[in-house]
Formats: sequence, C-alpha cells, structure tokens
Amino acid sequence: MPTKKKPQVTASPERRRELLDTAAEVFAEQGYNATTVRKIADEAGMLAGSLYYHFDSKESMLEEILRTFLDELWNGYDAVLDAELGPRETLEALVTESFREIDRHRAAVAIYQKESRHLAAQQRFAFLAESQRNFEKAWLSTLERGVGAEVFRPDLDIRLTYRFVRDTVWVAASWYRPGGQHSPEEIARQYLTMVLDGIAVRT
Amino acid sequence: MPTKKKPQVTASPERRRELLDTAAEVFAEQGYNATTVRKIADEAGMLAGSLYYHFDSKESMLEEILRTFLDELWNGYDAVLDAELGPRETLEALVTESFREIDRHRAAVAIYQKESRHLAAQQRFAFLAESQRNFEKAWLSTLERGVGAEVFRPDLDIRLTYRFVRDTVWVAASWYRPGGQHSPEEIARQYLTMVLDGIAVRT
Amino acid sequence: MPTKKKPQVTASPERRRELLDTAAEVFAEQGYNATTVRKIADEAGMLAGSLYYHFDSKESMLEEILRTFLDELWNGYDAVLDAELGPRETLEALVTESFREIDRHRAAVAIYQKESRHLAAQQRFAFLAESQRNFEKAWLSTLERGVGAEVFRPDLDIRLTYRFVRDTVWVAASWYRPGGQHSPEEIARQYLTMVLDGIAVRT
Amino acid sequence: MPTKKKPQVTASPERRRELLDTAAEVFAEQGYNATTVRKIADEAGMLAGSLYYHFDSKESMLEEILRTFLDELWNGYDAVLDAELGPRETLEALVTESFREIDRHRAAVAIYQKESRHLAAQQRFAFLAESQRNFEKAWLSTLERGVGAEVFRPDLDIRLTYRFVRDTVWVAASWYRPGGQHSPEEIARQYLTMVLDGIAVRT
DNA sequence: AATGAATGAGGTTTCATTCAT
DNA sequence: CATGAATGAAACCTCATTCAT
Repeated sequence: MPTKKKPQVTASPERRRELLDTAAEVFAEQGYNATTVRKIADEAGMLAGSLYYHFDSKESMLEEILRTFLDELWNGYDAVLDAELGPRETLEALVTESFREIDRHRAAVAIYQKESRHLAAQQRFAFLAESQRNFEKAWLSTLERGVGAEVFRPDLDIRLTYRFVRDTVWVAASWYRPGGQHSPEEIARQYLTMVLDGIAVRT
Repeated sequence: MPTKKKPQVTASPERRRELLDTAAEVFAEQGYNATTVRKIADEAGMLAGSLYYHFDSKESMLEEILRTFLDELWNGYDAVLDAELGPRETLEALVTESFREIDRHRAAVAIYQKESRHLAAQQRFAFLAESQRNFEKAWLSTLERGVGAEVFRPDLDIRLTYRFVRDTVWVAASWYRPGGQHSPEEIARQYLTMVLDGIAVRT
Repeated sequence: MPTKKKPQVTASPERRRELLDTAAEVFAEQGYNATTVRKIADEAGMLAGSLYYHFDSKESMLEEILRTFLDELWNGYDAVLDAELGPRETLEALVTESFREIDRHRAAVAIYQKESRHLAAQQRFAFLAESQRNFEKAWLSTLERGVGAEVFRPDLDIRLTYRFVRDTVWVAASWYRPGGQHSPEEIARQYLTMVLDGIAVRT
Repeated sequence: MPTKKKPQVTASPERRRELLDTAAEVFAEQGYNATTVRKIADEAGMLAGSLYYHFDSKESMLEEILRTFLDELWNGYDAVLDAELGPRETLEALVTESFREIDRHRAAVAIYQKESRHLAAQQRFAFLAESQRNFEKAWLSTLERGVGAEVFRPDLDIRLTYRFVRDTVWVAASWYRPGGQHSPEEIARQYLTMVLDGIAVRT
C-alpha cells in the first residue's frame, strides 16, 4: 500500500499556508457558508477544482484554519497559566495574549466567533468544544482566585463576569485591523483599564 | 390592474408573527445562510412552498424580522435620549434598555449580531447601516458628554470605549436565555457595575 | 419535531415506482457509475434536480431497486423451499422461478449481476451479501440432497456445480428481452434440459 | 516535425506490460468507470500524471488490455478451428481453450464480461463487436455440425444453447482465481461433463 | 521517467422559488 | 391556506488530462 489518498501534507506547506490564509480571509469576511469555493480560488488566482489538489474539502480547510489557530492560542495561554502569576497579573496576561492572537490570526478569530457555536455540534469539530471548556476553566479559576485573594470585587457573579470579559475581548476581532494605529498591547492596556477599573471617574 | 404581487399583508397578522418568530429562532440558531426554507417550514408544521403564501422570499422574512426589532429598539432608545438625562444616567438607561430588547427579541438580536455586517452592504438592508450610524451617534455623544462633564475618565479613547461597551452589551444575546434566573434589569445592573467601576477592588 | 427530512414514502408510490423503473432501465443499460442522474431525469422527462424531490440520492435509487427485486425474489424462493419438494423438483422450481424473476425484473437482475460484487463491500449494501449467502445455502443444500438421493451424479463437485448453475441462469438476464418469442417457463424448461441431461445425445 | 504524439511505444515494453497488468487488475475489481487513474497509479507506485508518459489515456489502456487478450484468444481458437475436429471434440477444445485464457487473462476476461456490451458501441472498440461475431459464428457452426452429425441432441434450440454454453464458460472468470486448487483443464473437464451430459443421474 | 501543480469539463446534490390543484 | 411536484441556478467535488521542471 504505497499511498493513502490526497497529498495532504506531501506538498509544499508554504502553498498550503498561503491558500489557507486566503481562505480564512474570505471566510471571515463573508461567513463560512456564504463563501463559495470558487471565491476562494478566485482570490488565490486559480480555478475552484484546483483547490482540491491541496485540500480534501472546504470543510477541511476550515478545520485546519481553526486547529492551527487554537494550537497557537493554547501555546500562549499555557505559557501564561504555567507561570503561576497572581490572579490580576494572570488576567492581564491572558487579555494581552488574546489581543496578540487577534493581531496574528484576526481572520481565524473572527471565524471562530461566528461559526464555533454551530460547528461544535459536529463530531469533526469536537475540538472546538473541548477548547471552550478549557478556556472556561482557565478564566473561571483565575476569577475565583482573584475574588478569594480580594483583588477582584467580592460581589462579582463569576460566571457572568467570565462571559463579560471573554466576549469583551474576543469580539474585538470583528473590528480590529492589524497594522492600525494601536498595537495589540496598547489595546490590551486600554481594555484592561476599563475592565479592571471601569470607565467612571473614581469618586 | 394595480398590483400582481403576493398578498403580503394577508389575513391574520398573528400567523405572520408566529411564522416570523419561528424563522427568527432558526436563523439565530443556525445562521441565515445555513437555514433552509424547509427547515423553517418543518418547524412551523407546513411545507416549504406554503411559506410563500405568507412571504415573498426568505430574504423578506429576514428583513421583516430585523426591521421589527430595530423599530422597537429605537422606540426605546429615542425615549431615553429624549429624556435628556445626564451622561451617566443616559448610559445606564441605554444599557438597561438594551438588555430589555435582548430579553424581548433575543433571536433577532442574535441574527443582527451575526449577519448585519455583510447584510449592510446590500441596498435592501441599508436601514441596518443607518441604524448603526444613529447608534454610534447616540453612544459617542453620550460618552463625550460624560467626559466633558467629568463623570467618565478623562483618558478614555472614546471610539475604543464605544466599541467596548457596545459589543459587551450586545454579545450577551449569544448566551442569554429569556426566563433564566436573572432578569434583564438584574443583568444590566451587574454589567453597569463592571463597565462603570470595573472588576478590581478599589484601593 | 414534526417531520424528518425528505418525503421518502410520503408521495405517491406510483410515481416513485415509475421513476425507479426508468432508473433501473438506464442503470442496466449503461452501468450504475456511467449513468448520470441527468440521463435518468431526461428519460423521465424532468430535470436532474427534480429527482431529488423523490429520492435522497442516486445511490438510494439503486438501493431501492435492488431491495425491491430481492424481496420479491425471496418471496418466490421461500415458497419453493417451503414446499419441501424432492431435490430435482426443487431445482426445477428454483430455476423456473429465477427465469420468472428475470422476466419481471430484467433490469434489476442485470444491475445485480454487474454491480453486486463491488457494492456488497459497502455497509449500505450489506443486504446483498446476506442474500448471496442465503442463495448459496439454498442451492448447495438442494444439490447435496440430490446427490444423497442419487438423483444427481455422485461425482459432482458441489461448489463448482453451484456456480455453474447459478451463473448459467442469471446471466440470461443480459440477453433476455421480455415479450420475446420464448416465455420464461419455456426458457426455463430448455435450460433445465441442458443442465439436467446435457446437450450431448445419449448413447 | 513528423509527429507530436506521446512516445507510445517507449523504451521498455516490460514496464508497459507491468502497468497494464496493474490497470487490468483494478479495472476488473472496480469496473472501468469506477476506476480512477490515480488508483492505478497508486497501485503502480507512481503519480497519476506519470502514467501519461506511457499511455495516451485511460481508454487507450483499456483498449490495449482488451486487444492483447483477444489477440491471444483468437490465436488459440483459430488453432482449434483449423484442426477441423469433429463437433464434439471442437466444442471440448474450445471450452478447454477458454478456461486456459481465463487462467492467463483473468482480469481481461472479467473486464470483457462487464464492459464489452456498452463499449462495443464506440468506434474505437468496434473490434469487440467483430470478435463477438466471429465468436458466435464459430460456436453456432460447431453446434449445428453437432446436431447434423447427431452427436448433439436434435431438439436443441441452437441460439439458446449457444448463449447457454458461452455464458456458462465465461462467467467463470468472475470467480476463478489462478493458482487455486483446480487447474483450468480440470475445470474445463468438469464443465464439459455438465454441459454435455448434464448433472442428473442417467436412468 | 517521474513529479507537482493546475485545468476544465462534468457530475451529484441543494435549495429558493413557482404554480396548478 | 396548504400541498405536491417541479424548476433552474448554483454549489461542492471528482477526475482525466496537461505540462513545466
């Protein structure tokens, strides 16, 4: 049995990456379902059928885009979590890391935001649900630690706060444009000020 | 021969409303594009073709759902804005009103969140872009008034803050379930605490 | 949950049958793979897409054709086997029944001949393999009984004979045309003469 | 510039043969249409495109496989026919020769069985139809001679008998595996016993 | 001889929509 | 009001084939 099926990873990984970047951009802009395979091919300067030399299906492109993004994201997150910082510093680091990921993988993040809920139901995208669970675990425990250590307000509804912070950060992918006037770290800092200290003047 | 269109506003407006509610629910859950007309019809207990007695097209259902929602939303918003409250009270009232809308039109809000960006490009959905502009105007001016009146922090990046608050509030539609343990007013109050005073303990 | 998916058996079973007969004819003539869904639709006087109102897929048409045929076939076979005739009479009845089935389901038999081997590997067509096993059982036991009762030659290689008779009968579907000059019973009789007594003159 | 065709008869004819044997095996197993050029290439340990260095097209592979087989078959048949044996001996020799061909060209025979009918319609494969005609001529005349010489039963329907014997022999290719426990000559002998003398005990 | 990448025609399938009943 | 059947455009995907390297 010499080969299996498609080249998959046989071919030059750079071409794959190029094509995936193109696809991610279009998925992010138009939505996965509304994106035709021809649109992607057009954008890549080839015919629709030619994409299938590199990928099994439209869905497998989506999967690879999301997996690649989540892998990198968790690299960053795990580094933060393993550093065992205080709760406030952990929260700051997670938020900053998140904005860096938005900077690097804007399209993937936008896709994730729009599509992950209904994708997670499919067997193939079970890894999304798993990531979501780990995500929740990391944030909830940080918030709990913070309340316990009295660095976060004692009256917080933890789950509500988790959703608040989580959405607050990730939705930024829908308007963020890399290379704009604010660096990801700058945006992170401003967000952290608002989240931690609020927008009202201290009285 | 005046028209040769469909009945449009046929007999019972209640049936229309029922069907639109069903459609909105499915659109919200699966995304507009991914929703087939048959799925809606199934859910409504009829055949796909029968929907066309009530509506011109799938798109016209979407339009009516969004228009109805935005009309009601602006009723509420305009009432708030016309009251000419102080900036902090205006912000509180807008946020509270928003959560009430999420409570009443959860599906429509979710659809709006997911689809409005790419819909707004179409002529037919120009009203979305217009609403967005008014929205932005209302919020930006409130924030500016607040900074001027020194009730909001002087160092705020107004546009960034606008996005922060806007997203933070509306994304809640993606997880909010009417009839849960928190009333919309309760959630609004918690959100406002976080937005205004932050989650960190005051030192 | 009102409905499931497609009408399946909802619609008029006569139309289904008509379409399946058309499809069977084309499958038999051109081979399943070489038959395009458009060709079937053309033959039925509709557009390709319209077939999907009645059937889930091209493959499901094939499945239904084969199932229907095998169901009827086994009705006939079981009647013969349940009659508990002598081995020679059983063989005669089975052969006659087979030619009757060829007469009634010529297309299905031809398809079965050409495609069953590679279809049987698929989960969906496992019923083909099962039928084949029952088929073999019926014939082998009849032949064995016959040898035991000394109505068939004692020197027969049972398995080889089984294949010989089986193929000999069913391949007739490839040239048989219903409504020709020979009735199925007539052909059966001639075949039986050859199979039982050979073509050589008795010496 | 005489030609601009492919090498066609390139360097080593052995490689061609190897590749054709591989192709024949796959065609026989999966059917010509269902066989992709990649599958053949996989089996041969190369990439699909590389086959086109050796052959013009998938169809030309099929043609060469069938031509080679028929050439050899007719070598054998012509030898038998030229020997001008008696009708019974001719029949025995033809059957035996056929099983030898099945032994040597099992894949080609299987392909021939499955595909020849619909291929014969194409200009390119007209040689199949011609072969079939010669085939029929050889067998019919042998049977007629046999009836005339009173070595075959006088009541035979010659055309029906022709089909009976022909199918009986060639279908064996669908189950025969070279190198099994029966030699082709052995199988031929058993078949001839059945065809000539039947399977019933003489009374 | 063979590879890697692409082409382009054509196939199956989906789905919004229409319309006679 | 609703059904049953069909349309037709467009989608995803397959695959034989080509060709520069």
